[in-house]
Amino acid sequence: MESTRDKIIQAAVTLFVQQGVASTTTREIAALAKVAEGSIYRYFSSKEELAWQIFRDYHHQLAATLQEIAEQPVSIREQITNLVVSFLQLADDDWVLFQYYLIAQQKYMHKIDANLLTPYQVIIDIIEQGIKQRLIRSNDPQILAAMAMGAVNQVAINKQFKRIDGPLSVHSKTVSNVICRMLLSENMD
Amino acid sequence: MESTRDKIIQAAVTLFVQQGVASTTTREIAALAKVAEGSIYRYFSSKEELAWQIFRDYHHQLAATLQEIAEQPVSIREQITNLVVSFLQLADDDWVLFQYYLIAQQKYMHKIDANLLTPYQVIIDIIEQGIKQRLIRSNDPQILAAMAMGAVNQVAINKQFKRIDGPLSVHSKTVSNVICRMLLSENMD
Amino acid sequence: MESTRDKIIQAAVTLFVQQGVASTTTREIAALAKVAEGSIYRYFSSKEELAWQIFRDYHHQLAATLQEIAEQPVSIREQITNLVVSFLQLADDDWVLFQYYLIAQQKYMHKIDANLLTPYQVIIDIIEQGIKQRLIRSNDPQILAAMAMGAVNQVAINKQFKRIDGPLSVHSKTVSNVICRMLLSENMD
Amino acid sequence: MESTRDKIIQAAVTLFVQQGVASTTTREIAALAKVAEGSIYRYFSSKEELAWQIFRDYHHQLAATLQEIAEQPVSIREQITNLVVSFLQLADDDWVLFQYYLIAQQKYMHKIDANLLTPYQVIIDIIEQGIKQRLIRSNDPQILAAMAMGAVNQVAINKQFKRIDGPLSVHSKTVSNVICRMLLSENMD
DNA sequence: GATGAATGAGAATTCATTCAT
DNA sequence: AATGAATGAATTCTCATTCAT
Repeated sequence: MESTRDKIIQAAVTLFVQQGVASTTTREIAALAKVAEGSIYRYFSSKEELAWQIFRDYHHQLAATLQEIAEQPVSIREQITNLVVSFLQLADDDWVLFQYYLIAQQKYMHKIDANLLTPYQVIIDIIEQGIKQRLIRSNDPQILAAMAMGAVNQVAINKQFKRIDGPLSVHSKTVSNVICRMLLSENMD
Repeated sequence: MESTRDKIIQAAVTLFVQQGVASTTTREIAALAKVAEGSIYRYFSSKEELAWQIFRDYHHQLAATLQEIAEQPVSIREQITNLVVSFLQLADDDWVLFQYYLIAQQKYMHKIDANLLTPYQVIIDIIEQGIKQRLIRSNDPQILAAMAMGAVNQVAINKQFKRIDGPLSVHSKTVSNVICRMLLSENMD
Repeated sequence: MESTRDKIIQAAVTLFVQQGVASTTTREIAALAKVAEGSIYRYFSSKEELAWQIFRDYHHQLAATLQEIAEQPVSIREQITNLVVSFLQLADDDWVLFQYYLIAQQKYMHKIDANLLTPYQVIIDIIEQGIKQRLIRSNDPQILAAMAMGAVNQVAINKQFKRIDGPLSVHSKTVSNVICRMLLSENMD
Repeated sequence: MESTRDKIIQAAVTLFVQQGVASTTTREIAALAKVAEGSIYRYFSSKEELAWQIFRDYHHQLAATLQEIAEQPVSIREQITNLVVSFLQLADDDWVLFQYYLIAQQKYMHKIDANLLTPYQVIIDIIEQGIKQRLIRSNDPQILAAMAMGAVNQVAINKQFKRIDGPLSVHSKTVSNVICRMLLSENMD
């Protein structure tokens, strides 16, 4: 049996993805979660706090998972491949939550402590390493990281737009190959 | 002297980008535009309609511009380069409006008549042409298009996130090179 | 060619009857009258004043007509008959304006100078005369007048309700007979 | 202790009678009812719906009461007398609500299901019965019903106009006598 | 005289939040 | 812990009125 808190989070994230945070009412959340409106306030001090906590918690989980993968002592190509595979797998694992993460980034990313790990920072690190080791062409790492991250993100976004369907992980191979081609100097595909 | 309608649009877009449509009040729009709140309703039947019309009009303008560029009878590499250059230039030309376009897509793209031209369709067409002519590796065109589009978009998004500053067009060369490397079979860079 | 003022009155009264004064907008009046919204204010200081003037003018016209009829030196039965006939004829003559009069009475009647003539006063006078001359049974003249007036008014109201159709004056004979029976001691029908 | 819903209805009716529905604000209703403005919307979806429900509920109550009286197996004269007495009594019982009913009829009567019972239908039925039994002179029943109903209504309206004061039921005898004289062939008074 | 864009006060309605039960 | 009625500030939108042209 799901806890009241979990029912609220589940309902909230579903509605936030469909309508945005601002347009989702606490009444709707309570109705979908099948709890009383007042119960939301036993677990979260405000709707805004609820939206933020869901983002923050998922962000930390995501960042930790990706960091762990990035730390494996493997070739840069394998690092990139592993990251792409994991990222798409995480999207598939909780598609609603992942969508919320994509949408909520713009609003909440700046509240994430800059000293903490972010998926973006993981990528930057790899790229800077790669450039130092001359495995990645010498380009602005910010631009390369943006493009790599954007290329993967947009695959997920296009699933939102229903231009792609089914699980994202079936495209892992294609996506990681393209990312490698984008970044790595030598093409071995 | 700017028309009342234009002042409203200008103010609205600015605030929509900063706060989102739902969290922007008509009072704020009117204040920034220096018009009466009621004047908004002489030109737009609702705040929602205002948000939609701004999106729709810019979308059509964008799609038309990109289509025109895509129709030039040049090599695929030049086509891609021209599109990237123009896209980043359009972002620089009206950065606020462009940001709004990025944000509002998720909400409004599905209201755009699917038979009409979209930037995304322009890219799909080029990629499908490229695959047929064996200039682009045979991969799912939907995935390639998503990745190419996402890679460029994210450069703009990272400017929003202040991870990049200055005009985007200074990065045209880098970005178009990376996109070509993503898509084209033979690398001539 | 109708004057602007008349076009406004005509449009206003039509809408007032359909929707009530409060729910009719100056924009609607202007649109129906095919004049500019601002033009209303050249002739009337406010919407409220417009509504009041239409009522007041028609009231005076009505009162004067009925008073004239009541002054004819004829039998009381003829007086009553003549009043009923004229009243229903006036309703037919300008049905829209007459409906407005029925509706607006509750709101504006108290603003009519009590010293001036009202249709109601005309009836009271006749009834009091009739009682003095023992032609009308000795009952509270206020009650009798109310009932007589209400009986005639309601015929008009039931036309509004579409329970009766066609011109009201075709029912003059029936109505005046019933009124006479209500009021007069001796029945000669 | 009165329920919130009842306080709202009570306040609303009072103000609707004084000012009309359109000119009464939700703020005024809330203030008079001593509840928050928002509470109105827990019980009624809009001000309009509130106005309509009050009318509809009282209408059904009125119709049911009068129907019950009309069904008593007594002489037509007694039927009429009983109806008049009850009607005036109902007006006295809740004078504010009754006034609202008189005023709101024009707006809402057409929304009442025509198949359901109305006070007017009760009267029509009696008159048609009376004509068949030759107790009522053969005249258009619609006209007779209108006149009878109007004669009684107007007594109430004249109380509104302050031309009559005190409870209406003190005039029951006079009014029912006059109504009988209007309708019945043989006069036995 | 006529126009209609602009105004801004005020209306209806919504909704996050509180709190007595 | 859970409920849901009540709150009232804030929001969107309306509309009578003004005024420059």
